[in-house]
Amino acid sequence: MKPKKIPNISVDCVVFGFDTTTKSLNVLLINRYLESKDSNDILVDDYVLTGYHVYEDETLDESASRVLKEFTGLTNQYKKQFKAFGNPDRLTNPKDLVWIKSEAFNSRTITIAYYFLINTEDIDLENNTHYAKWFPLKQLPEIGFDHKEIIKEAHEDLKVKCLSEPIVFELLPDKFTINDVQDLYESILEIKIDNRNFRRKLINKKYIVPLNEKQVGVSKKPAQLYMFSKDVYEKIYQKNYLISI
Amino acid sequence: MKPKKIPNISVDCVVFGFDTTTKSLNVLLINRYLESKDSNDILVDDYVLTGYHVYEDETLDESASRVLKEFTGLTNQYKKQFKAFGNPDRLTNPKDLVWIKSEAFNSRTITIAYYFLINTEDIDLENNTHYAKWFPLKQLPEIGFDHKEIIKEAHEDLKVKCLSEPIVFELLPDKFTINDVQDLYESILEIKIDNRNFRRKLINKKYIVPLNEKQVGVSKKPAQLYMFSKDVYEKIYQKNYLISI
DNA sequence: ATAATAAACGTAAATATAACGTTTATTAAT
DNA sequence: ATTAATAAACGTTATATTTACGTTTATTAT
Repeated sequence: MKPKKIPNISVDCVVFGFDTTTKSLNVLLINRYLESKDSNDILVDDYVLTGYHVYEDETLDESASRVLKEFTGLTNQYKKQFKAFGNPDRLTNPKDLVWIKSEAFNSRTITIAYYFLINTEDIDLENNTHYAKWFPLKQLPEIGFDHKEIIKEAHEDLKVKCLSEPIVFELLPDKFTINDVQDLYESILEIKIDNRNFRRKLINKKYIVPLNEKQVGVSKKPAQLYMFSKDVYEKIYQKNYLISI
Repeated sequence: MKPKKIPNISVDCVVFGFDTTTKSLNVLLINRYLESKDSNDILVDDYVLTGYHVYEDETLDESASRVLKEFTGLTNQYKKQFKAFGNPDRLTNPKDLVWIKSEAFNSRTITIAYYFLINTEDIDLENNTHYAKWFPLKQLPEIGFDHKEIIKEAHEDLKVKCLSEPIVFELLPDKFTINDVQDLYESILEIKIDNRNFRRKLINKKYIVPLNEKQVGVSKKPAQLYMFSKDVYEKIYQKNYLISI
């Protein structure tokens, strides 16, 4: 038996990924496409976040995880519920109304927005039935609903959050270079960081563990590879507030 | 005409106040009381957050502000939407079911939780029709629904937020002493702070403005009064991230 | 006057940050 | 083989911030 949807409550997922080659912070979006019945008109052709209705018998967190799994196949990824969006006018522009009519859902929908941090290497978008694609946060396509606003607020929350917890490593492969981490911080925070100071600061963290391995196949001096130790981090930071009033 | 409720969506407000005399961080709660029809049994007698259904034609923010006004008379207070709560089992304990039946609302309700920071002196609970009362966060009474969890998460969010923005002044009178601010930080963060270091740090902030006034009616050396200048703060901190990766 | 008390001021070491310069290991071109 | 180019990695110093304390001052109650 199919689970029953709550008609006016959904979750939307801002799935962040990082491309270490292009140094680009990306968002996973799906194509929203609708033709008129006679196929002469494209009524809607834009991109939206992954999302779906919440089912009667699942928690909001479960709902978000279900959506992520449906669109990427991934489970147990870092997720954060960051805001609920539910203004009366959030789905009332003409394209959205056409779409809503085609999908038969209530126009006053509250959506609980989550963001996920995933390692881009973990997913394969080639065999993807949802036309999901990565887009650089800096060059988004035309976005439907109020999802541009949702992406923006997810980004703002991530900016703050990544300064107080080492969550950036969720966006990197298991083995990474110091410069990968710097590139990632620069992409998220939209700032330039001094490489020499950043490097020293990061290497001094107990939870940044050097491996007996260097980059291979690069055409310059190969960089040292490191891993993030969640174990060490959690041992150090049990209930340790870092206060700077 | 009465506005129409969305049946399964509500807002709940964690209203924080600070008592400078007892140095206690307080939460505003209302009594939930229900007798059996023959009045021989008290079915429910506990405390819950201020909250209500969201109306069809208002934003979530407006809904929260409306609830605050209804219960306290206050408008334009600092508010933050911090989390949505909507587990399927959140309103399924016996007392909650009795209450829900009496109020005829859906048991699978999603609530968008806000917290408000208010200056306790601004409200008068004597002429209050809702039996609203202040309770120290450290000595809460029996709490209904899942509101204990909501209060706990509001407090956690406040702990983090008050370290990055000068929101504590929303909880204080316009004129306050340095020690008031310290007491407040200590209450929120549940830590002890060195008075000499705290004092110097705070006084050095440009937005902490000394007044030509001292405490009156105290039985010790009267303390210097200060005010918080939002103007000065905003001029200094336009888009200035304080980065500490 | 004096004791008691909270407010207010002071100092010095340790740590962290910011702003730079220099050396090293590698590949690609000569 | 030598050399140029390049990114990785290491180093130095001045300044600012944090931490951990000790001391003085203004007031009220006795």
